[in-house]
Amino acid sequence: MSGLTIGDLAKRTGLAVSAIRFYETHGIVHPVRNAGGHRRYGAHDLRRLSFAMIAQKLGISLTDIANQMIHLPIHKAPSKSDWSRISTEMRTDLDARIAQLELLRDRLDGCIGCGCLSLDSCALYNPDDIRANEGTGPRALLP
Amino acid sequence: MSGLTIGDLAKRTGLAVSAIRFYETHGIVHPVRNAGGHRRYGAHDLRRLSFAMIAQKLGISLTDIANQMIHLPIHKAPSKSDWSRISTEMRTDLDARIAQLELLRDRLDGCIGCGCLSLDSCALYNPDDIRANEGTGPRALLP
DNA sequence: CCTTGATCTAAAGTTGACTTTAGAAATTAC
DNA sequence: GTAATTTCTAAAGTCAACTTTAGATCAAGG
Repeated sequence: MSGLTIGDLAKRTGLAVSAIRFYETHGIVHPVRNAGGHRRYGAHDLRRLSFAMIAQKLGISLTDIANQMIHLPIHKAPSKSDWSRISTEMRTDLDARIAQLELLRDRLDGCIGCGCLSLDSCALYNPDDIRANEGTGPRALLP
Repeated sequence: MSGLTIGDLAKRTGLAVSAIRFYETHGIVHPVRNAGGHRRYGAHDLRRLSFAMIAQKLGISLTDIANQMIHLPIHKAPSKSDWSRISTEMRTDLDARIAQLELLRDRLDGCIGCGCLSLDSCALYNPDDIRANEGTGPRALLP
C-alpha cells in the first residue's frame, strides 16, 4: 500500500539493491517492514540516499556521511542547512586537493625530461607536501 | 660482502620491510639470495623502487607499474626513456583529473546555497562526466 | 660463544565500499 | 492457482596495497 520497495529505490537512484541494504547497516536509510517482512521506504529515504550519493561524489566517506546523519531525525531528510554546512566544508577540501594536483603537475613538467628517478633529488618525490592519491581507500575529509 | 639487505633498502627508501617483500611478489624487485637464504639487493633494485614510488605518487597502480617493468631486464633499472614515456602519459591524466575536480568545484559553488539534493536536477550529481573519487580503489591510469 | 636483532616463510588480517551466494519466503503476473 | 520475480538473511568474497602474526633461522656485536 504505502512506500517504495527496495527495487523501486534502486531504479530511482541507480544504486544496486545490495548497496541500499548495505547503506541501511550504516544508518543512511531506515525502512519500515511490511507484513511479509519486506522493506518499505519513504520519500525521506530517497532524499537521504541522494544526499549520500552526492556527498560521496565530493569524496566524503560513507562513515563520515553517516556521522553527519546521526544528528538528523531518522525519518527526516537532510535539510538545506545540513547541506550548506557540509558543502562549505567540502569546498575547502576540494580546493586543497586541486592545489596538490597542480603542484604535482608543475613538478612533473620539470621532471619529464629529467629521468633522474632519485629519491634524494627528485622534486616529484616529496613525502611532506604531496598528499594526492596516497593509495588505498579514501582519505578522511571531515574531521 | 655484496648487496644491500632488505633493512638497508627499507631505510634508504622509507618503505616498510614488508612492503618491499610485497613488491617482490609483484615483480618490482628481484633480489638474489645469500648463503643463508637472505635477500640481497643491488643498486638497480633501489632505482626500481624509486621509480615505483614516484609513479605511485602520480596515481599509477602497482599493477600498472609492474606491467611497465615487465618490459625491462630484471636486473636493470628503468631508463630515462622509460620514465619519459610514462611521465608523459601521466601528464595527460593529471590534467584530466584536475579538470574534473575543477568542474566539481564550480558546480559545488553554484550548489552551496541551493540544497535541492535532487538526483534529477542537481548539477553535482551527474554520473556521466564526474569521475573523480568514484569510490573504492584507485582508477586505472594507463590503458 | 652467546645474546640480541634482523630476516625468513606462509597465511591471515586490515580498510572501504560494496557484491555474491545460498536457500527460503513473499509478491506479482498471468 | 501456479509460475516467475523479488525480497529476505547471514556470511563470505572482492580489490588494492600492504601489515601482522607466528615460529624458525641467520647474522652481528661484545
